[in-house]
Amino acid sequence: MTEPTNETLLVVDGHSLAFRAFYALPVENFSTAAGQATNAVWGFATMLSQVIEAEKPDHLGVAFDMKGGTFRNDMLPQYKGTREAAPEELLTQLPLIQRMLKALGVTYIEKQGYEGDDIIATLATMGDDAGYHTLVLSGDRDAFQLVDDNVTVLYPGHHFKDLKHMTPQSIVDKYKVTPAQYPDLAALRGETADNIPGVPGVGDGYAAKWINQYGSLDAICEHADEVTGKKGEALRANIDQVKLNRKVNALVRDVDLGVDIEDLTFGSVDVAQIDALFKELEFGPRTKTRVMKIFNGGVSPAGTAQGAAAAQSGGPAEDKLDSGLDTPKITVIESAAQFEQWVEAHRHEINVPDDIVDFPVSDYSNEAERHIMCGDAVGHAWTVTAWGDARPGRAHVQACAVATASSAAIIEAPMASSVQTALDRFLKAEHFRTIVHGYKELLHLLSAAGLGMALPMFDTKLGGYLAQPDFHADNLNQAAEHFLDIHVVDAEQPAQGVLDFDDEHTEEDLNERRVHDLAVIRELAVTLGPVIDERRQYWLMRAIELPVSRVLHGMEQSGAKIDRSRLTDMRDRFAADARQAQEMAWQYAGGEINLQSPKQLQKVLFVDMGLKPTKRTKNGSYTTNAAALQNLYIHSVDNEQANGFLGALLRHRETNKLKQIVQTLIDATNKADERIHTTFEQTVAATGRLSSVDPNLQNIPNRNAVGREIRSVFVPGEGYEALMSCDYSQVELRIMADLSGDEALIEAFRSGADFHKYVASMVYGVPVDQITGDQRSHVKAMSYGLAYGLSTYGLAQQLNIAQREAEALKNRYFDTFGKVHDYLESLVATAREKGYTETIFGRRRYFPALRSTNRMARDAAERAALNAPIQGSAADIMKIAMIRAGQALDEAGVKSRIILQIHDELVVEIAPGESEQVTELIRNAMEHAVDLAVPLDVSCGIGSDWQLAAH
DNA sequence: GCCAGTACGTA
DNA sequence: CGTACGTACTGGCC
Repeated sequence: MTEPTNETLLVVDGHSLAFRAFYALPVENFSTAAGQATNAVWGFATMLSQVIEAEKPDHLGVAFDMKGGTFRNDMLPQYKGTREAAPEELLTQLPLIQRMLKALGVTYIEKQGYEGDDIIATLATMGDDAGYHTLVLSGDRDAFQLVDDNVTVLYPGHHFKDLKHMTPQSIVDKYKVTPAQYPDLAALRGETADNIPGVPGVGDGYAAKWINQYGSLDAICEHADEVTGKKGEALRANIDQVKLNRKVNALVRDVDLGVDIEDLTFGSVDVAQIDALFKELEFGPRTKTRVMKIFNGGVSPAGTAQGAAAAQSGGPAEDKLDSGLDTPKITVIESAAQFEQWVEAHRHEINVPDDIVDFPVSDYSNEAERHIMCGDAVGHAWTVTAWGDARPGRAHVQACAVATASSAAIIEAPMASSVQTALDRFLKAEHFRTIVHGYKELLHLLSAAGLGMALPMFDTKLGGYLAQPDFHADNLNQAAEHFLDIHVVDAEQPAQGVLDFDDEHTEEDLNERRVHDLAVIRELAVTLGPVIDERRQYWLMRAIELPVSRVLHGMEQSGAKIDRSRLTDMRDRFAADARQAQEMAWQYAGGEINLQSPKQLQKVLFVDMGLKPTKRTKNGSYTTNAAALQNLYIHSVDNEQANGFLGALLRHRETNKLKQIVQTLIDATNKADERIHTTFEQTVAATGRLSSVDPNLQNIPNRNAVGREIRSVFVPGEGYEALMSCDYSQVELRIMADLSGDEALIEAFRSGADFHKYVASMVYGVPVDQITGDQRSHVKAMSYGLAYGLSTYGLAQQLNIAQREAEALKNRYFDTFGKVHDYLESLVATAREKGYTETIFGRRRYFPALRSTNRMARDAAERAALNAPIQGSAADIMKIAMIRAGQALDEAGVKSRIILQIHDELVVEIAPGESEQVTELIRNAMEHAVDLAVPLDVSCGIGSDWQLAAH
């Protein structure tokens, strides 16, 4: 074994990849005019490109099987019978793939009498011996026997892109045997894909059990008589087959290939050959561009991405995780005493001033409190984090960690109860001296270990969001790349959870990645802390975002109870309606077109039926959206076929959408508790709003009766008697009244009259009791449009009036509420000047596009800049209300709990006998969240489901 | 298998 | 040609 080279060799199972590509892509969409299938070729190029981009290998070789049997067929005639039966359409593409590889400058290898697997085994062994880190891309599990500390098998999952990195540890975790024992296991189990029978009734589990009991397949065979039961009989009956299997699945590692690993370079494409081939295959320019980027010097043996990063940081070259950060030293905690000793030994590194630790949040209207700073303290705090699956309702934790800059205590789950107690005590005492990344996710993970944690001092996820609300990082690595400009060359982290390592790494790898995470969090805090301070935003984090995280954690953990039978009934009903509408539409259309395909609809409507299209989509085609269909429907009364079709289509659109919404809710309902646990995203919406995903419970239908019915499946759970819904009326308009100081608008709110009627009466100069329905709705639309930067065109469109009329309305409106007009103008002007907008509580959003020379982009930025402080202030207010409400419920010691937030509405699950008390608590929390020049109006309703709780 | 486009639900 | 979101589906890719 020579010195490690720090270089990566990628060995590809050509047949496996070609098969995968062929079956992943529909062949009928990938053929040349002459009828040559190209799906496998195109897919091969695409998938190989993906892997190269992700793994950035320095060397590359592709192995293929050769026609004509191998020594295996002589032993086992039916061997790989299934593979030989590959469709003609795939077989004809193999030479094309090889031609492509040659043109791309990639070496491929085949050898008479051997399989691709043997070539792979040989290359991996050569790579291993030469000190390379070798990656084997193969969908064939026989390759698992090659895995060792320097050989990793990339095994495609359901989606090709999420390749499992099979390491010795992950093989053991999955199969309970070592890579070297894997062929024994496979021999016992058999391999359906290769047409190899195993012992009937014996799968991975039994095979592993025997191997671990006897040590090896040979030993099992020797002791076959001792194996009891039906499985033992089966084993004895098939023992020759198993022995044969084992001979066949052993890969040959010393085939004479006549190549050196050093020669397996790539990076120079034969452009003329590629042009010729791609022309022949009718591949487009996009394919060529992408392939050229990857295969033409995109990755060269010298100066790879990680090499450059390591050189820059001066760190150890062989460390792929290295990003120039000093990682803390690892201490794996085994006992409570050890943890406590560790804490005491490192306490001197912690220095957080008392004014931060003891900072009270007494009153959200007290501006004097908002000057709190986190200063240098962020660099002298404990880092607390955890790894695992943080999805609400199904969270589980793999490990927790507490760290200083120099040292990390890692506590693996499950933890002993004494360790748990020690950690709990630590968190209770030190939470205000900690920094975290994603407090809400951390709470889910800690909860899974029976732990809790009061507010930390600083959250780098929230900090990044406050600093740049338009940037969204899916995980810690992305945040690090963005804010720290460090590049971590490693498998990407999943979005869900703080970090969810799957079973693909050794324990050492795992802990190295963990301390790297800890270093990243610390570095993020040190970078973001001063930014937050400079903008005076620490109060926002400390008094709003962090407490909201805690409330949201509770809401997600609780979830919303679902009446499943009502839901499935509804699904069946909508499905039947949609089906009926579809049948009818098909009859009018004269064919079974896909009603969910805009493209097919365009053809039927605008070509076959010759209807006059209205609007275009941004792509230039004619829109088939509901508004357009409605229009066509009205104007097609004299065309019975079109009218009938459009009517049916509109009905199908509506019912099918509802069916889909209901089905999504069914799928999202937790089996265990019959509840839906959504995730509220706190760092996604650029204005400061929350969003809801997986599923989105903030867009459950509410506008018409049929859709609103869906709300009735949200019911109180066991131990609760009702749901309450409380919402703010016209918050955004009230904020505009306050911030603009417009006396007329303020008076409109203070009067307590029907707001829109009152405003209409002022705008039109007629008494309130003479306002017509039209006047009221026009003024209402105008009022709401204000905060969106509505154009007169848009207003006219929405109200179905002439643009002149809309213009007149707007002028009258602004004549009446002059200061509102001035205020809205000032918002844009200030944003242009400062580069950002600000909410009441100092939440910022930057608008570089205000200086764009592109008019469209600039106009859009102006509208967004107009809206951001208004929508954002409303979001701030609701967040404060939620914190106050959560606190009030806690302090009252009631069982009722907040379960949903829909921007201006809270849904509360009410415990028996608490309805009056809780209504008042929530109403008070919402009404007095802030003190504005106008009152905040909250209306509440209670009912036995969400729909009935409406008011 | 992956991505962009279209459509549509909410505040 | 009104802001802010999340999700489902189709069809191009060739």
